[in-house]
Amino acid sequence: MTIRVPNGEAESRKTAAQRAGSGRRHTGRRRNEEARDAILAATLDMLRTEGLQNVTIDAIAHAAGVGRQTIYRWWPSKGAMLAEAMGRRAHAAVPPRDSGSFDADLTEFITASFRGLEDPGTARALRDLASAAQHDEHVAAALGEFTAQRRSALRALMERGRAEGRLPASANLDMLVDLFYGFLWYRLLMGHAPLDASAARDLTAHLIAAGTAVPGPDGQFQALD
Amino acid sequence: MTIRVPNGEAESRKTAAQRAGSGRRHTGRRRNEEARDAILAATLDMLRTEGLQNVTIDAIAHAAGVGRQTIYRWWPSKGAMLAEAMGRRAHAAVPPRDSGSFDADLTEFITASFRGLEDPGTARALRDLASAAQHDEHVAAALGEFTAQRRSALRALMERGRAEGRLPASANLDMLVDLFYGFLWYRLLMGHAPLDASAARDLTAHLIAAGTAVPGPDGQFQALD
DNA sequence: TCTTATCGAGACTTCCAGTCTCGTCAAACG
DNA sequence: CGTTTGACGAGACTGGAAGTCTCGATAAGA
Repeated sequence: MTIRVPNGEAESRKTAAQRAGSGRRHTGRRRNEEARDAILAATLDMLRTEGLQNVTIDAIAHAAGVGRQTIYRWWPSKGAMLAEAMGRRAHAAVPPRDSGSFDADLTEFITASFRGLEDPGTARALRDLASAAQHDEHVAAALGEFTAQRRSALRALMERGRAEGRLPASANLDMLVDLFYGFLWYRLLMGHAPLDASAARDLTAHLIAAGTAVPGPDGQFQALD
Repeated sequence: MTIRVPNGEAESRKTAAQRAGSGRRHTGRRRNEEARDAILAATLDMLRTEGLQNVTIDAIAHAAGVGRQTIYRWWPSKGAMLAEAMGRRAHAAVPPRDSGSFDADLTEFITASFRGLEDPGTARALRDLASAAQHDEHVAAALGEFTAQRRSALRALMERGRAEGRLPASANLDMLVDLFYGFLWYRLLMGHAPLDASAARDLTAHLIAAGTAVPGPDGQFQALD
């Protein structure tokens, strides 16, 4: 947020570097990609074991064996760095398997989603990131992409189920997807009820039943007769 | 977190006050309840207009015309004060009306819940509090009580619906309640889809349909045949 | 009147994000 | 090979916010 006017020395150095655009492209020591990886790895590790409260820039730099300034050479803020760490983790998520059986794949998707949250470190990391997303635009963007991916994966699975006739043709898949992830995040964030295998089974049954809601003649869903 | 050993002077004053338990009960100037109210009111007001990021203890004290120390005379921390402010606000929520018609009351409950979130200030305050609850035990407790109240109100409404035969006797009301509030909070926190009148109508229809999920012979819900 | 506790005000401490500087080191260029 | 350039780790520094401490003033009981 702070506007800073660079001093004369830095200014002249910068313009010299910019002017070199057509000449030599890059001189001097190169940025160390390994340091970047170490920073992200340390961040992910601490996020699971310490909780965001204790994951300070100083602690990350120390754990990664890196100077604080190096972190700010790669990312403009702590939030941006957290966002990239989360994005890297999200890539590790396996897409739902297409076994040919919608029933088996849906059950697998839901139970796997719940099982992943049984690890307290994972659960805490997700809660912390959702919390941070409420006041950091970078984290919000990353979390938005992360959750959109998940919704899209579940939606694709449900589209198959609809094609197979396991869900009615009129089923509102976006609604079902939000019902699923809403339930999951609500229990994760509020912690008033478990996200265990029993809840996964019950939720699956309720989602299938919810899929039978039918839209009225105006295309809108009719709540009540 | 810091453990502090009180100095001799403060210690002797404190023991003198404690010793007075049987003797004179209270001397000296009384704590000003109006200051307390002003603090809570200023907090609630700023929470809706500024966002938690800008709601600093200093800003609250200034807005309430109060010294910072006065805030810490009433609450041990900012989180505890936020929790009480939220609790006061929660009390203002009207319980669902019993019009005799389950259909009308459920529709009213759901549309009113969504309508309340159309005010950006309210939505931001709730998002901020959910965020703060993830790393502050006082806020977490208050939010837990707040959400439990809401779940309990909706559950009572649904119990009436079950008694009236509008929901099957086997309906798992806790699941339906979590599906509703999960959907609401998920869209509130992620912001990927609106919480408008159309969503309210669709959600109502899907909840009623989800209520038809039936448990298997073992009492557990069977996801799939 | 005298004692006691709260009041607003503000200096102060601690913690953390982010910036700046410094001496060092690696890569490119001449 | 030597010079230039820019990234490196380290650490001092700034700024903002939570929370503490102190002070003179004030209100209420004794």
